[in-house]
Amino acid sequence: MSATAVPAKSLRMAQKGQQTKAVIVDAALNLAAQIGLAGLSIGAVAELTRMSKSGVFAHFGSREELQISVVREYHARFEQEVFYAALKAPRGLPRLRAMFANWMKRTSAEIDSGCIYISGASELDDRPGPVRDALVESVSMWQAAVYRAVVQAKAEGHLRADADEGQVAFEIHGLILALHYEARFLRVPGSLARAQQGFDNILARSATPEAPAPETSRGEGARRLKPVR
Amino acid sequence: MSATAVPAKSLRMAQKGQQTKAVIVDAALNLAAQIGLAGLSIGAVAELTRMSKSGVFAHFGSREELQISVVREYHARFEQEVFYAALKAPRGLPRLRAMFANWMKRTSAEIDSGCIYISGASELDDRPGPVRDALVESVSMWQAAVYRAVVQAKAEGHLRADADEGQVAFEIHGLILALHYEARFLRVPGSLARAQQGFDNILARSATPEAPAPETSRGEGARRLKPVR
DNA sequence: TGCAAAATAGCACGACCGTTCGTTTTATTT
DNA sequence: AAATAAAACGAACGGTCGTGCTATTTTGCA
Repeated sequence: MSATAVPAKSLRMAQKGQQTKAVIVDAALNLAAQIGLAGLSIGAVAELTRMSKSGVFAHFGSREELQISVVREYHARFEQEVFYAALKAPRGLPRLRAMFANWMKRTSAEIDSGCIYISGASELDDRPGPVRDALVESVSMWQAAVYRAVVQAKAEGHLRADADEGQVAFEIHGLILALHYEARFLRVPGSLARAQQGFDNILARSATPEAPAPETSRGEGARRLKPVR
Repeated sequence: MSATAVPAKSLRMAQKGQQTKAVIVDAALNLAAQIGLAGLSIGAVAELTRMSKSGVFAHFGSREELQISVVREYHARFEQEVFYAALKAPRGLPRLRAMFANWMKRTSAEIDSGCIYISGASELDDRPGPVRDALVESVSMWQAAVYRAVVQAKAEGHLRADADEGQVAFEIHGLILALHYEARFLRVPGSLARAQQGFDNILARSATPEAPAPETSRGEGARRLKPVR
């Protein structure tokens, strides 16, 4: 190889490549959301993007790297749609509510694509490697964010002083998982309402009387907090 | 070996074929629990049982049929270990507690094999077919059993009259899913206690004062019901 | 416009997949 | 012991997989 010669002038290099790479990752993400991370094949992605297998392959160097790219892309979108979007709500309980609502919306059945955090977990729980590591890292970051939101809600006085932040986060996670399972796999209607009610049930035991009421879109003031046992 | 001594001559059916078929299904189940139902390959099962691929294949006629056999076998074991074992507890809250405890134990990380009901769900949620149908049927039967147990607990006066059985069942399912996710994938310690606490939290809001206290193995009488918020 | 480098295609490889088929070994019955 | 049925094997086929290699095209810049 002659002098690698890159340095030179152009910082500018390689737009076209990055661009089609993004297209590939997008297609791969859609596919992985449907058939799972483990089942992601370069050939299928190539067909989807109307490229040759080797053309797709060249961008990543390995199937594993493609999978990792998909995980990262999913992470970025999830962060945007669920986390950052919730930061607009005031810290404390309102923000926690917003995070849960966004999370539900993303997880819900109406979105055609499945959740890679969930499907990937059961595919990779016994398969160590870089893909699993990337997924664990992303999921852990999100879980930490939820945990922090609960801590903040407590610090703001919206949750009782004896509230167990880890327990609340755990149960919230369970609600999302049940929603995903029942809505997406079993196709049970009403799962979204079940998850929302579960969230309200957690608050019914952990929120303080001073906690701000949920926002009502059709604003006839604060909706009554009536727990369904 | 000699004189396999099966009772008398007849009772016709079921020679050694059925027996090795059971061995195959057992191996296939172990494998599927680790790598997933979708990834189950006849070749791998053959290697595990030290048989030829075609020998394994002949017992099922198709890969799909092997997968279905695995689902059925898992169903049978689950029913035995979780459901029937809980029937020994008196109906009502004690039985519901037993079901949850058995379910947790089976789901828990200490068992090397993963849960096919959970991993299969995310693998098959977008893939219609007989395997999915078999899995949906098994899971639905179990969910119905949980639901009935909740209904009975209410009928026995152990749960409040305004308890929503479907909601309770939904939240219980969520706890198990969260346990599986965090213990098996994230390897977070203490998940089992989180799930148990979640169950107690549900009871703290839905159980009646007359409800029987949980059995304590180290019997210093009824353990205090102190909810962790 | 020309030209190097980046991007993509084409092809071949070995491995594994589910499945078929003919043969051979093992069980069971007469 | 011979006859017969059941079970297991081994090789092969067509297919897809990931991955190297080598051309060819496309792109960005002088």
